[in-house]
Amino acid sequence: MDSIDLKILALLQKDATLSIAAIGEQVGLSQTPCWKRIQRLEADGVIDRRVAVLDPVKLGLGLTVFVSIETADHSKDWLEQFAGRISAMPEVLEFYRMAGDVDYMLRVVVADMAAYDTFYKNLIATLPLKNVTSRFAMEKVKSTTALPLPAPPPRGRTEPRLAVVGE
Amino acid sequence: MDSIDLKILALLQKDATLSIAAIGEQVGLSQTPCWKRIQRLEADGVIDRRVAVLDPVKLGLGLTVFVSIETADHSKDWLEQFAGRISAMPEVLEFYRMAGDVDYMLRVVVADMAAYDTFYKNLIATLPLKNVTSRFAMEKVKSTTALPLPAPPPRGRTEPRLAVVGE
DNA sequence: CTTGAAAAGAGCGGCCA
DNA sequence: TGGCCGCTCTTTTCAAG
Repeated sequence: MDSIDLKILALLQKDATLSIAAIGEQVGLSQTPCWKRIQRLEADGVIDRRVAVLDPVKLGLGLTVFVSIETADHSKDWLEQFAGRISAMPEVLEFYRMAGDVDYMLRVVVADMAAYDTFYKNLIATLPLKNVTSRFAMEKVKSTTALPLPAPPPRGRTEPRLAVVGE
Repeated sequence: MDSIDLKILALLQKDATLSIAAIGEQVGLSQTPCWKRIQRLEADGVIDRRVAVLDPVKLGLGLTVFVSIETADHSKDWLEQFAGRISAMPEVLEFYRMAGDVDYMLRVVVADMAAYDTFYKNLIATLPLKNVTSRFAMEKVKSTTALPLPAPPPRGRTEPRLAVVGE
């Protein structure tokens, strides 16, 4: 996992339609080694998958809601039930177990308030919850899938770089 | 935007490496019309882009933080400044203006607590903020980019379907 | 890692129904 | 619209330096 791999990843997480030739050119490699690196990154699971990102508004999914949940029961069984059922809901795009006062945090995408109401009723009917707080997004300012990869050195004297993973 | 388009979108938002032939087969179309539909969906911006989704943990980015912000100043100028500077931070993957008590909500991805501390200091140094609350994720239960598209009718008598966008 | 090249496959476009 | 049939480009693999 050197700086060339990071460059490749930075390119692919912005635009996965780039041809191997185009990527190779930008990272200073010919097709063959560039292709081998990408294969390795996929095999290692660093590249998890390639997806099409759709426009929610154009699909009538204009409402994003952040939901904070406090659970009543904290037994292992209960939590597994909970995790399974919430994960199964397609409106839930992200679902994290949290530290601190909030136990779980969801990011939910639905068409409108009416659809959220349906979702919400479904949510609280699934299992008893101590507290559920919904926060509604008015405007999406930024939304990206691109992770903050260490920037390539700004082309100058080679400075010592931080290790990235387990290199 | 009919149910075939929705099927195509459902497939592509799960796996953008599918060949047109494979997609066509699954939606019951041959390559050409299938390809034309995809072209139209891209031209219309329904398909926004295709990206590689990377594994944050494998890249040493193991900490996700939800940040709630209350702003002090609410003038238009100030908010534009704010939006611009926050958006520019690569650690900020999502950034929404909210309704209610919280003004803004961020989802931030960093390597660890030390990196978050650096980010946080940077955040509060950027502009004066009334209140900033950080909530730390302990476990990622679910994370997807796939939007909840209306499911295709479960193969039976053709029932009346709801309109999706402006069809 | 590079060049070169060839086979397989996918994207793309024309033309017909 | 959708379907058939090519043309072109990319991906993928291989050999040799």
